[in-house]
Amino acid sequence: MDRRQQKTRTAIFSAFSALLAEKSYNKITVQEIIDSANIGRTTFYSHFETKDDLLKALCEDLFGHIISSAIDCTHTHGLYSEQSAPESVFCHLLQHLQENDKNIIGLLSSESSEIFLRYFKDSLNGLVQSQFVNQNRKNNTDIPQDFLINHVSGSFVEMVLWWIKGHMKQTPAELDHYFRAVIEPIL
Amino acid sequence: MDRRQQKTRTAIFSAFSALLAEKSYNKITVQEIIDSANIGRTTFYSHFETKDDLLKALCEDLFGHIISSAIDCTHTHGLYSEQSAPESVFCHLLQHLQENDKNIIGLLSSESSEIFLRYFKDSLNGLVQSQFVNQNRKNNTDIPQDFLINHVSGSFVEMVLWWIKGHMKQTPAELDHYFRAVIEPIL
DNA sequence: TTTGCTACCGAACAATCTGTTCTCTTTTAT
DNA sequence: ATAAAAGAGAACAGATTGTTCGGTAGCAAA
Repeated sequence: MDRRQQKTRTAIFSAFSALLAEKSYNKITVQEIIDSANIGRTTFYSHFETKDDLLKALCEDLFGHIISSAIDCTHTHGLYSEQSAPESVFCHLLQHLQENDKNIIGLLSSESSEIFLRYFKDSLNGLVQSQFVNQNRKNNTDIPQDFLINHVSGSFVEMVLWWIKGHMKQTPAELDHYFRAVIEPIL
Repeated sequence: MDRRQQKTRTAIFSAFSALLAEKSYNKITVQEIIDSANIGRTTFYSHFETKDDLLKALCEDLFGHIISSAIDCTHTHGLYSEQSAPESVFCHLLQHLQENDKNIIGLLSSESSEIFLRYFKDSLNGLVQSQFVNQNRKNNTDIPQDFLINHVSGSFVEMVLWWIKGHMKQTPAELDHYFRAVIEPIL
């Protein structure tokens, strides 16, 4: 691909991320992104049809990496099915977040964090679901699997939000411990 | 208070709700709300400073009722502390939602549902926290209470989202059963 | 190196939305 | 009945959006 395209795309993503860190998504204008990225107006619209389109592309870029990295992780270790595994997908995810690749923490702690968390949860849901199949569950046979999957990914995402809003004072390992404490009893 | 004010305020809320049911919050313009509510431009701006302001007022109106009704409920029954209580605050909340007062279901299943869910969770957090004090917990003394509170209200809200997205096929009592199954083991 | 293709720039545009100000009319409460 | 309050409606400047156009510059392949 043309280097110019990559350069422009990166500039747009960076500018957009930086703007999201300081103000709400709704209040960011395309004009601001253009100015901040230092590109021409037409250039922006040749890359993205709309601001929503840009958001979607950014999310796919962000969570694509994280989730695919987590999927690799599930190949070696299971979800939490292999009980008391020292490493888990969730711990892996938390560490990945902590590394703050592409300033994902900045986005998740921004005013518009819900948007990203929703994307995150949707991605996570697929991951959890794929791991849930053929799993030897405990005695919760009267609880729909569908519900449990949603509960696990939902709880995880809410925990991440809580973590970030509290300025990430806990280590990934500590969080993983907390999460096990509330999730393992029901799996 | 002047009847005209009430009438106008209601008209705005209704129009806004109806618009939210069909399109995303971001894409709704003040002009549309004005046209839909069939009021004058100045009238809108004499009631609300901005669209965000309107949203906030709507949420306070919505969740104010629900939460205060739930607080009454906690006076007679506890949260889940009194184990195997036939009625619980959560069940009460679910029933209240199901009644679809003020079309709250329409809003929670709209494209912008996250916004409302976030408001809902924040309200709920206070409620759960007030109930958590002086509660005899089980063996989770190494898990921060802060985390547990967030886990409970977060899980509840995620469950509601799951419920609504699945077209509310379960009864409040069933959902309450599911929720107990994933929450009671850790309290 | 040359050539053709592609991306980018910048100006200008019509259309829309916003928030405010003004005057005038209608309704309410007392 | 009257004064106060609320609404209607027009008009406004300013900003944002998405598009079009002609011109410039960089890239890659021959």
